Amino acid sequence: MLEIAKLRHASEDLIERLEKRGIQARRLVQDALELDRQRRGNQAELDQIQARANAINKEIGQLFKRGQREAAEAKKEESTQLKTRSKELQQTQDQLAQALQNVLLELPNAPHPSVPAGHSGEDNEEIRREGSFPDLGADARPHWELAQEYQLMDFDLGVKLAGAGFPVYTGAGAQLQRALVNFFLQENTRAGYREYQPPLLVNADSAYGTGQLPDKEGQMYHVQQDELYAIPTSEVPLTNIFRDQMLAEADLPQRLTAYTPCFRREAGSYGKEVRGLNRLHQFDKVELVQVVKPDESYQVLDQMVAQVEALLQKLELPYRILRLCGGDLGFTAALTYDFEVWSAGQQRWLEVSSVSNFETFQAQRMKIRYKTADKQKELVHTLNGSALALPRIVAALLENGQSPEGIQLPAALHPFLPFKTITRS
RNA sequence: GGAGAGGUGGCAGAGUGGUCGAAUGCGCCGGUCUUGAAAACCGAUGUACCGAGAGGUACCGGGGGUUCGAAUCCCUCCCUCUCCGCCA
Repeated sequence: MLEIAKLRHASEDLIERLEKRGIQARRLVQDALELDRQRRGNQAELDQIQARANAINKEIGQLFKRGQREAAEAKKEESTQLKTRSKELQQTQDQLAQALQNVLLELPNAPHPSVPAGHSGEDNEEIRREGSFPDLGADARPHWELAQEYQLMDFDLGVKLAGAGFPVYTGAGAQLQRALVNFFLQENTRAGYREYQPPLLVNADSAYGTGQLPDKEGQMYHVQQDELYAIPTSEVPLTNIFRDQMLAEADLPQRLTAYTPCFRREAGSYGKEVRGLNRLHQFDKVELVQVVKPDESYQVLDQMVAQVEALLQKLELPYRILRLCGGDLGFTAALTYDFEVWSAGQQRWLEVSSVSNFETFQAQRMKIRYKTADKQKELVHTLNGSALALPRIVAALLENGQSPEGIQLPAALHPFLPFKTITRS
């Protein structure tokens, strides 16, 4: 959520940045400013009425104390009238505040100046591309065929137990998953991130805090009986750890990493795009979250990009980094880099990580602030990124590593596995 | 799931319906003293909004009610703790 105080001052600049998303930013911002103006006017009137009422009530109290009953009774009339008026004003105030809140909730984060304008993935800017495509010839196979041949996962069994999108990993497939989780966590903790194991179900406040609610309600599994939501990413519990907190400057930066399963309903998805591991209802992910001082956040974003990049290099996967255009940028992000790996069996790029700076957008919703050296209270900046999401990494490892002798795994994973190559048992 | 207790400022903990935004202690901040520190003493110290400022308003878990007036009385919801039951 953007701050109304910032809208008042820097509205032209903000409107320009917001328009990169292709939305009617000018109208929304003007609506917000108009509602804010009304709200403040109404508040001033309400405050005056209440000040008057408070004074009268105090007088009545004094009069009763001195035993001047009639004089006190006489004052009650005006107090009652003031109360009626203040109730009306209060109602108006609530309506105005709610209306303003609704407009503010509709406003996405203002894109960073470097974000290219654009409507779709076509307009994303490729920052760089590293690694070489494996030359597997025409008979390279997709991971779902390899998974079956090597008995690494069972999609039909998942359907039996839960439904489509809930694969069962078996044997070397399960071991590979566990190895990847350990590898990622080891790399991340070595880089200075503290490991967490957060709840996998969160309350509505947490879902609002990171922006899953109210607009993306349908994306989450909702346990209605207990009013809890299954996390779509550990970003939700990890960032909400700091909700309603006043941090000391010395507490920053906060660097967290966590492995969790992630749950997404993905309603309406179907077809080749979701074949195999490409899109699941439940998947594993290791996440990075940072809470930092505002003037450091873009430097930190670069560090996080470098961290994710290092993981992909150690896994020896060809990848590219994209800067998302305004149209592709998530609602809450100011700048996002997507990482995609080349999957040789499917001959396509697969998104495996998304690293974003949210600036104060989440902090404003969650009231995460810190005290500066000169004792000012400032909103922090929050960032997060996947490091990494497992399924598509597994897909790429299987497809790119396939050979007549089995599936060759990168050296970085060898310490975490009892084998270096996946073979037909 | 059953029974009970409780939610007040950074923490602990008072609070008779009016002078309570709230005692007291601790902590934090500033100062005196000291070579330095501790101790002691003095002073300041909640949050948000409006206002150029003086100042004003709201907030004692959330919501509603009674009253001229509610931290205090009533209703309701939420949460935490203790005991019992069940259980990895």
